[in-house]
Amino acid sequence: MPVKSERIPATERREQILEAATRVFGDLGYAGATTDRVAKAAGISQPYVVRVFGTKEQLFVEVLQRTSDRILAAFDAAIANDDGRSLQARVGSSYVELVETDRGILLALMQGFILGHDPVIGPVARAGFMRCYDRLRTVFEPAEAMQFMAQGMLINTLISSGMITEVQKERNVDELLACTFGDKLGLVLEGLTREPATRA
Amino acid sequence: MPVKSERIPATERREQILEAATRVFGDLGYAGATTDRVAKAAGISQPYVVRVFGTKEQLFVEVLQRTSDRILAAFDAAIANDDGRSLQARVGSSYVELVETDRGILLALMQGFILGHDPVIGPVARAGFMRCYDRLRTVFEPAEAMQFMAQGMLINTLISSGMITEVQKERNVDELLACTFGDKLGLVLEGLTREPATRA
DNA sequence: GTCTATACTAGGATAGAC
DNA sequence: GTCTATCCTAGTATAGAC
Repeated sequence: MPVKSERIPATERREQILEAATRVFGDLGYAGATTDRVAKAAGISQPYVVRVFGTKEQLFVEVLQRTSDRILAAFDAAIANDDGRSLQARVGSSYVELVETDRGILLALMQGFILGHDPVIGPVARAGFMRCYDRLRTVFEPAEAMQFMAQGMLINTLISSGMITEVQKERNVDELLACTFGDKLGLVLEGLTREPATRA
Repeated sequence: MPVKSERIPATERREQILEAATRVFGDLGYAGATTDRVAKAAGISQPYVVRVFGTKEQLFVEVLQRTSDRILAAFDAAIANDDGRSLQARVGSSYVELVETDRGILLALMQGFILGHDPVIGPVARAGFMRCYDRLRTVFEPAEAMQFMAQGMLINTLISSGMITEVQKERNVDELLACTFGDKLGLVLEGLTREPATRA
């Protein structure tokens, strides 16, 4: 693999790096992630990552923005696509499916929230969060939208803490999972058990 | 302040350090926090922190354990102390009051969850989470307990992301806060607006 | 557009004095 | 029980070649 990477256009390369970075930041957190790990995940050299985004901080900011764009897009699609099911069910599923497809997306956003005190990252994270809430509010009542966000935060926590993947089948874990994910549990379990993700 | 610290018994010093560390880890995250910052917050030298706990990792593990002990204690008190209110109301309030008193407690635990992949920290964080859930399950039905945890995670996110303190009074922020905290909002706002916490 | 080499800094941990 | 001095590694960022 230390073969010289293919020469590809800047825009495409940016996207590649952002994708890799989303996973790495999601797993390791902002401070815990290194530009070198991102580089490895993207299959390029560490200095090149820095070259493209200027700083690690800027890279994270762009990851965060891309992240909320993705979530909004999923919500929009779910709202627009009126199959038989209730709006609640559609939007709920869209979130769980997003988790299943690309958990880095959600974990990275989560990492952003928890860094709220940071003068640069904080505002970006809050903006992302509120964009999601605002979108939900176009179709739900305040209480519903709040419940929805709460459930989402629980889901993120269950996933990031490894409550799902690290099968330490103790006490009530299964019950809590079943209760949280409902009929989508099978999907989530299947999706999350495979990818080994960025290893510490 | 760089005066030689008073000579105090080990047990007491440990507790002092744990308290300081809880705040620092809560604000900066595991990787972002430094033993030097913890030392400063505790008013002692950096090497001494390491001396007492062996490693930064071990310090964090102990912070995590102390953290869930505290939450459980608050729950237990709320459950036992039957004033007129419903169990829901009592336990709910106990959580919000805990946030108000010492938000580091909750933020540190949150930081632990998000590090779930770590072979050492992960298991400790999950155990803490499940201890809380199990306790709630002694008095609530699965669905109620789950809702409760979800709400708790949302609260943690709102606080850690600075949605409350960083008054960027945009759009629906106030609405979401009102909806999440209900009649406890005043309490939370008052409590969280003062302490400047660990500054980046 | 991408790499290798490297400068520089921060931070965890150790040694050893008091 | 607590400090100062210091070692050493890891990690961001820069310089400059290809």
